Amino acid sequence: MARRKKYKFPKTTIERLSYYFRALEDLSKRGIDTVSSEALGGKLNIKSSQIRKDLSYFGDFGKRGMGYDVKYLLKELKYILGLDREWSVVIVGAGHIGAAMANYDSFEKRGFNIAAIFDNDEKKIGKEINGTPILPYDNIDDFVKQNKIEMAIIAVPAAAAQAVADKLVESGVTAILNFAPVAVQLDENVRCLSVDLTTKLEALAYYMSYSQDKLWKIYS
Amino acid sequence: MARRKKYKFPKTTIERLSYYFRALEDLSKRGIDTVSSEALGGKLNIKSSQIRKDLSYFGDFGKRGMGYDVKYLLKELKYILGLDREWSVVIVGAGHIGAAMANYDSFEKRGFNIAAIFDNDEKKIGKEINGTPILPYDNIDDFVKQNKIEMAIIAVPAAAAQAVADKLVESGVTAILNFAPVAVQLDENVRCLSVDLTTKLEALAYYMSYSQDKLWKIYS
DNA sequence: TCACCCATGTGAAAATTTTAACATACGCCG
DNA sequence: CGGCGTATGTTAAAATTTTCACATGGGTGA
Repeated sequence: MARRKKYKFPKTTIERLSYYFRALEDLSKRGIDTVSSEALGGKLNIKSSQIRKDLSYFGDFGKRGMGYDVKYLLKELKYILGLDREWSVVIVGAGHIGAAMANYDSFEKRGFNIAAIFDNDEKKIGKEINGTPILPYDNIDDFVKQNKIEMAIIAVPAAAAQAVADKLVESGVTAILNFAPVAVQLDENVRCLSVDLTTKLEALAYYMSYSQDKLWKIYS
Repeated sequence: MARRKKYKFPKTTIERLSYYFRALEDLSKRGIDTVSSEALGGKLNIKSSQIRKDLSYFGDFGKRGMGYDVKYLLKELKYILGLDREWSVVIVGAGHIGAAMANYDSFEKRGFNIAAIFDNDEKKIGKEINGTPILPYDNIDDFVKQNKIEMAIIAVPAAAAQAVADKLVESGVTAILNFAPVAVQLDENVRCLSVDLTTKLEALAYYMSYSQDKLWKIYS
């Protein structure tokens, strides 16, 4: 019953599913068995109708009059999001961001296994971060192939990002999380999402200066 | 002439303005004086019509038949985004992410001044990261008030994030960049953007497992 | 000066996404 | 066992955002 549904839905839904998942984990941890879309929405600042709609794209997971069974919905979301398996990931770039990612424990908890970190700094190669070895950048191709790595995190300077991405894709990686502040051009069967740190701060700067003296606010 | 326009525009426009800004900086650095929406779009994987529309919300910046003057558009975008001034920022949490942010040089380059880092770990207090001192968390209120800090970066565990946010807002901070994997509830005159690291990886996991055996893909 | 080329700015259409509203179904209680 | 309260799943409307198509105007060269 549960699953099987229309398969066209907003891109933003995926992101929200991830939020739901996390909130449900929290509820589960606190021993809460059942939650309504209203309650979940309150926790996440998301309208209850939005939650119901998002879930409805994938199946009927709730019970009318009752709400959603937390554990059951968790299980379903885990499957939907593809978190019911382990993913092998490499990090390219052992700088501050790469190191932070290697130390980010939530990744392991979710099944994202950081297999290795690559860098071309002689001083870093051979060391490890949070138990993960730093290997020479030149070995990346072999390593990715041998270990069937599918996902990669790019944490190198903007100027190097495109070359790194190309190399990764050539080696077989099909999903990339990019921290370099540049738009990487890739084949369309490779998934790439970017985390843009300055952009977010700049958006905040916009919002903060917005209410003050911007002309286009005045002349509508 | 340039500025003064309708003031309602998509939220996503702000983010793109930020991308335009960065791409233009790059062009400028390479000595390119003029760029068309078509060329800029090619660099960023954004449709030219989208770029023209985005810019048109704020003014007429281009010359028909010619394109946009890179330096001029940079200057205008700088103003629009609120980057024509310095912003004082504090970081809360001197863990790996907080440290990475303190070391992220692009912030300074854009006028985001990291004034201090706060933590309650005795072993970290008194040290500094990338020249920025780590101060006791308890001093945060005074510091924010005395230094008229407006922006903050939260890089603490999820469980602590809400309390930290409340304290920051109480002290006078009105914009927050949140790295904690939790939805922070705030007064609506405080701007808060979240950078969600696991969510992005999870979205990738979804896309990767998507093409395989998901039921709702089959039964449309 | 005029004709032609080119790329902007824009108004209208299309596509996407969110919100609202409600009929439907579940469980409980009497 | 039937009525009632409740929260889902869904349909339709509203809102937002993107894309298209083209008239408009600046520059160049003859």
